[in-house]
Amino acid sequence: MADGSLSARKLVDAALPIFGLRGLEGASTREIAKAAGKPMSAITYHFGGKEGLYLACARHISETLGLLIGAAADEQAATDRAEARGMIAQLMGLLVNAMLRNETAPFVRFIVREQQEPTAAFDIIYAGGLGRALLRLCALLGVIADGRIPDIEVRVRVIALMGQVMGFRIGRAATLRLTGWTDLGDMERALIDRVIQSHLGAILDQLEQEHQA
Amino acid sequence: MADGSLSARKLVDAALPIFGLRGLEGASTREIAKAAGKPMSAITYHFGGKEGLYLACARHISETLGLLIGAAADEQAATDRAEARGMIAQLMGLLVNAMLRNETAPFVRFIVREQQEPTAAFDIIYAGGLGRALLRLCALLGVIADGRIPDIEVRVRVIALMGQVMGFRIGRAATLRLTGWTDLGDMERALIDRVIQSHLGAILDQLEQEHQA
DNA sequence: GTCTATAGTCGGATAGAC
DNA sequence: GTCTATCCGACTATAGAC
Repeated sequence: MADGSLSARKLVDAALPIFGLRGLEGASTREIAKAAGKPMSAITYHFGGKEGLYLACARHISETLGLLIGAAADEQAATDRAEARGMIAQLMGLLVNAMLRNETAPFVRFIVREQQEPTAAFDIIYAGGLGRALLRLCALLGVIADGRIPDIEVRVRVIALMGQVMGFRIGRAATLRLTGWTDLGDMERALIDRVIQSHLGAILDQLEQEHQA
Repeated sequence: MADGSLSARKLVDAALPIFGLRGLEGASTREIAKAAGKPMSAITYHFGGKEGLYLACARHISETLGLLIGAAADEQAATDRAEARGMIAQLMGLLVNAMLRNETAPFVRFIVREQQEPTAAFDIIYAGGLGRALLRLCALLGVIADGRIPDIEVRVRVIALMGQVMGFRIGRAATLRLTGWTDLGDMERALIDRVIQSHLGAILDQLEQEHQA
């Protein structure tokens, strides 16, 4: 955020979920200010305007995501396929638990919305944790594929793997309707994690078998 | 839509992508009317107001989706696993080609946005093609699992499979950045389809092997 | 049926008190 | 630094001409 004051902090916390739901244009500074318990003019003072607050939210997401997955993403490169497998499984489990909790729903919504019409905010988020996590997955999957499939296909496979996770958050309403659940709680997330890990295992098995053939 | 007139049709066509990007509240009737080449009051006349137009868009999506995947979703139940596999592969291929074309991007955006804060529009869309396609996939996967895994897990697996496809549309900006592509054209979609089918094959193989064990 | 004109509300930004 | 008061533009809806 523009400065470290408590007011600025409160405004970002209040603005993020509202921007996530309504977007930059759809969100109103009045609503945000009211949710933060601050006067509207505080937005102008701290961030120069609505757009400045929006970018501050993107920086906040970027930093939080960086902390969350940064540690796992910055580990040493895998030296063999077994090690790579373990690291991918760990990273995917981390993503399931990070992305599917209710607390991070505003983050995901903000990011998803940004992707439809990317602005400078997307660069900020991608440069933070998001891009690093994707590249890390690509590197690990590359070790398992071991040159057997082209690099571009490795990247496409990584996006498909990520999509499996994000589908539960993005398609939340359809998920609840199809499963009969009322929320994505610990129990539900545990089942999702098992399924994702199972799918991951199947996909990696196939990749390795092709490798040996 | 409220009536079949050309004006009403033009308004729905113009409104759908705008609603998809900005949402019901964020979209302005002025912008929609201008895009349709109609005066703003035409919205009131044909649909009673902005909300009526929004619901008309949902009905249009529901009908179009119903036509697109209805035929494949309404086929006879599979009698054995091999037949079920073929049907799942066909349905997934259909979804990739239907959901990842640029022409259907506004539909997907509208649906994704609806899921964040579902309104009556989501019921309309789900009752159309979306819910039927999901249930069809569940039924087919159920034939392959053959009671080996609980029904709820079958449903979770179906959502994960769908997520793989939708990830490319929802995470479009990240997809383009990671792959270096500039658009999701025929070539790109073909690679995505290959990857999705490969993943699908790996997952189904595993399910069948577990079945035999 | 289709349009123009207008009423009433709410938006973001800002000036200035404290 | 934080707030109140206010400006002006954009919004939805509607009345009424044709």
